[in-house]
Amino acid sequence: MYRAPRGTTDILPQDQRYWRYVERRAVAVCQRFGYQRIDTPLFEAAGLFVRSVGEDTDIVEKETYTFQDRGGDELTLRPEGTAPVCRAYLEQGMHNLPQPVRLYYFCPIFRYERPQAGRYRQHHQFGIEAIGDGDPLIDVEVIQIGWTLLQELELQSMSLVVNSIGDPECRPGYHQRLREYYRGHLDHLCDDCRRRFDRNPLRLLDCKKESCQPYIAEAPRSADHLCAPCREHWDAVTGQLDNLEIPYRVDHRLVRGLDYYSRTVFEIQPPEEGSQSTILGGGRYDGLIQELGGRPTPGVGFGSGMERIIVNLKKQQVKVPPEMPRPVVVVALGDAARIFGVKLAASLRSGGLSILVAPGNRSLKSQLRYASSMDARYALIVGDEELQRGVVGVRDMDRGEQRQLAEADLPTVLQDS
RNA sequence: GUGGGCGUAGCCAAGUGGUCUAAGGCGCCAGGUUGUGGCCCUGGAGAUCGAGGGUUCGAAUCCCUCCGCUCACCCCA
Repeated sequence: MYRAPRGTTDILPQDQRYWRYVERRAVAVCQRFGYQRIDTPLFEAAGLFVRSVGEDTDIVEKETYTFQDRGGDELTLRPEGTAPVCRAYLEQGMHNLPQPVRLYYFCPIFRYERPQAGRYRQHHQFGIEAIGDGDPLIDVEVIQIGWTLLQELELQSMSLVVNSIGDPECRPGYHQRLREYYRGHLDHLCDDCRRRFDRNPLRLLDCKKESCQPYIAEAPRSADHLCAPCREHWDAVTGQLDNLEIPYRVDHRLVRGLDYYSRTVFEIQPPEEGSQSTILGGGRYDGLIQELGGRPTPGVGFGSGMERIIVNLKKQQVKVPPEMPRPVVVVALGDAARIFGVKLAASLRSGGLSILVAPGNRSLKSQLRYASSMDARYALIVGDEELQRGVVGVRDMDRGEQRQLAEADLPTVLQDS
């Protein structure tokens, strides 16, 4: 027996309502902010992600699905959403559009990881990117969209965490400071942290080990060591968040795993502590477009995990409308009635109704059971008797009432239920 | 890559060496008289007990290996 590959899953009919719900609300929010949809290919040249996400990141180092196609090209299944959009921005000459270019997307994302709760090898992200404007107002706009979306999905008790990790001007100095601080404590750190010390000192702040927490608390904070322009940018971002009354917490431990981030980084987390808690995360990436060969072009965006949003919708028991209207089921007794019933179904469908024809060769009882199990609003009963009299039995499945109607009256009666 | 937990029908699940040619529940199908659902009752279909090997007179039950699922670490949405 074949199974879905590890870390992938089928999205079954009973779950579709959640997906459509999130999509609908997300699109609505995007449109109000003037963001337009973009779709990029499922795979890209492998080099795109190496350059953008960073050679030394876990994502690129050990999580990509990279393969050679029959022509010998190295391709990678998209492991994140931002780089492809930036590639499209460059390739399609979007710098000629009014800036910033505001885009959103829904797409599957592929990372070869060990699956666990809220983590998959194929997951789906909703994300937005605003490219071409470095104004802190745009950072705030992006954060506001993320925040608004979760509010409008009716998720409760979300917390927004923000930080600034500086830019190429001030980050090296901060790294330096961080290393100097940690150098004296190396003996007391966990093994992971000793590795981080060399490879990626920012990550030291992200350690979850109890024994490392005291050192993190005392560590120098990036937001306190920004260069003047970054400082000004950061102050404007927090000032605007205050102005918009978006509640946030500054957390100097917030660093993100992709190399391209600069200045503003942020995450939104649900109330319960959990390892896979972040459901939306992003930040500014002012160096990325240039890294990909374009003119220096600022950008900011976020990605959010559909699966993680949906887990929280379920956990919080958010009322999500059903995907399908309740159907009408045609119950036909005998061959002649069946022929009539199939035509009746077709004509009612062209009027926009959802019609099922009950499985044939079953008793009336059985067909009505079927109608019940389909959660039918009405059953339309056709037998020899009805055929002769030119009527259809209309059974209201909720009230258990039944009457005989002419075919011509059906659309109006069935419609206003 | 590392560590913990778990694998009995589509789902939940009893059973921990011998009446298991495997209980029960949900779901599915049929029937409960002649054309009427949801509740109830009866019957039916559906399981190489994750796979392979071993121990034993005898294994779903014990041992080994593998596979899979799951949770956590790492990292991330």
